[in-house]
Parts: sequence; C-alpha cells; structure tokens
Amino acid sequence: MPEGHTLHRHARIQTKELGGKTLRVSSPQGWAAEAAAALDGRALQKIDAHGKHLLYRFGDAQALHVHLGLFGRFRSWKGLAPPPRETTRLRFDAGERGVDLSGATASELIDADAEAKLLARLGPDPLRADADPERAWRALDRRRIPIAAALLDQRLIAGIGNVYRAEILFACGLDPFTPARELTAAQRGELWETTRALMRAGERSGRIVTVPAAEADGPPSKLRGSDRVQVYRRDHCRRCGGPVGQQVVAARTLFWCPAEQVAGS
DNA sequence: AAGAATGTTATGTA
DNA sequence: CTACATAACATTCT
Repeated sequence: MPEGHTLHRHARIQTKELGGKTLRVSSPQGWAAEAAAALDGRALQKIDAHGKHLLYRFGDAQALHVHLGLFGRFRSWKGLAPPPRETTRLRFDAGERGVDLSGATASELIDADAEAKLLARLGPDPLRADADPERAWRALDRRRIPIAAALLDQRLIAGIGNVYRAEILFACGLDPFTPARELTAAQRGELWETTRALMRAGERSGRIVTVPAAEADGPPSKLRGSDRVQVYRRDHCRRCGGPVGQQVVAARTLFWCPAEQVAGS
C-alpha cells in the first residue's frame, strides 16, 4: 500500500491476520466516543471481512463491526495532513492504513449473538475460503428477478456492488435480465469464478480501475472511462465499441453491452 | 450548482 | 414469502 494511497470502498479486502498490532482509535464526536475509548490501544488480532462488512477482532467475544457505506475509506495519514474534518479514525501504530469512518453506515461493538444475526442475513462471500456457492444457488433457484438484481442482493451473495455487478455480467457474457432461476449450472459456475477473479483483481490493485501512478496521491480518478472497466459508466463497450445500455435495475444504474450480453450464449 | 453516485434499511404496495 | 418502488441517511464528485 503506497504512502498516501486511498483505498476506495469498492475495493474488496480480505480477512487478515494481524498478529496483535495496536489499534489507535479516535472519535472526537459522533458514533461511539465510548466505544472508541474502550478500543483505543487494544491489540487487534484480526480483521474478518464478510461481504462489505468488516469485523475487527480483539481476541474476546466482542468485535468492532464496520461498514463503510458509500463514503467511508481506507487511507494512510502518514506524512499527510490529517483529514480536513474531525472524523472517527482507526489507525495502526505501524502507521499503515487508517480507516476514515465519516459517512460509514455501521460502526459498533457487537457480541457473538449480534454477529451471528448479522452473518445470517448475508449470503456467501465469494472471496472467503469457507464460502458455499450452493447456498447462493439454493436461494437463487426460487428467484424470478433478473440476475442483475440478484447480484446486488447481499442476502443471496455478499460483497458485490454496482461496479462489480456490471463487470461480472459483462465478463460472463450474460444477459443481465435473465431470471436468476434460469441460469444453468455452467453459467452459475462461471459467474462464481468470475466474481472471485474480478474481486481479487480489485483487491490487488486497491481499486477495480487502473490509476496512473502519478495520480496515486492525488485526487481519486474518475470511474468513467477508466482502463479496467469494460462497461461500467462507459458510453461504448470497451471490447466491441458498441453503445453501452443503461437502465436502473434494483435501484442502481446497470450498464451492459446489449451486443455481447445476449440470452442463451 | 444540481444531480448522480462504489450502499443499506425501512416502509408501503401488490 | 416474493417483488418492486420510494424515501431516507450522508458525502463526494461532476
């Protein structure tokens, strides 16, 4: 992770063993001044990622549950000016990455029971080694909703956002409007593997899109027209040059290539 | 400067 | 129970 890098929320992160690094927590206002005080200086054992939910573990039953929502970000403050606003921050002593929790939608201490409830609401996360795709298929079997809508439903499969949805469907050459229940076993297999591949790539690069090196410390690059995206927010399909379709599906704008993503392929 | 946006939850309607 | 539309939340970017 380069100095000053901002890891956007849609980059997926994986469960990490941290070997007891000390966590510095500051929360001058807002969500959990008490929780921050309770956590500050404690040894962090591990971060578990399940879908878009993060669980910071300290070796006892309680965990810090974080969801970055639309705007929470990972960033490094070392050598940089602090964030312009006073925000809740999580920061490692080692001075690696911090987490800017302003705008995050969840940040709370939860016990084992609450965690079980949380996980029960989530489908399998393709990035996790213990994920069971069959569980997702069982849920999908009854659904008449378009596969493009199903991919955003965290109860069915956890961790896919709007960028990935578009890119996954494109990579699979799938018609986004295929009813979820009608996918063949082969299509499901490809969907799962493609999801894993794209998410891992996003994880490696820190973002699903390519950022010119010179820009890494600068303002976040635009998603539109960026190198790695094939259809998301593009006017023309990166592969065939044809016009990209766009339509709101499941409350978010879906982008797809009508020429290449056709039923029965 | 208005509008859209990488997300979720709650609510009302069939 | 499924499905869908809408609003609300809050922040950033175009």
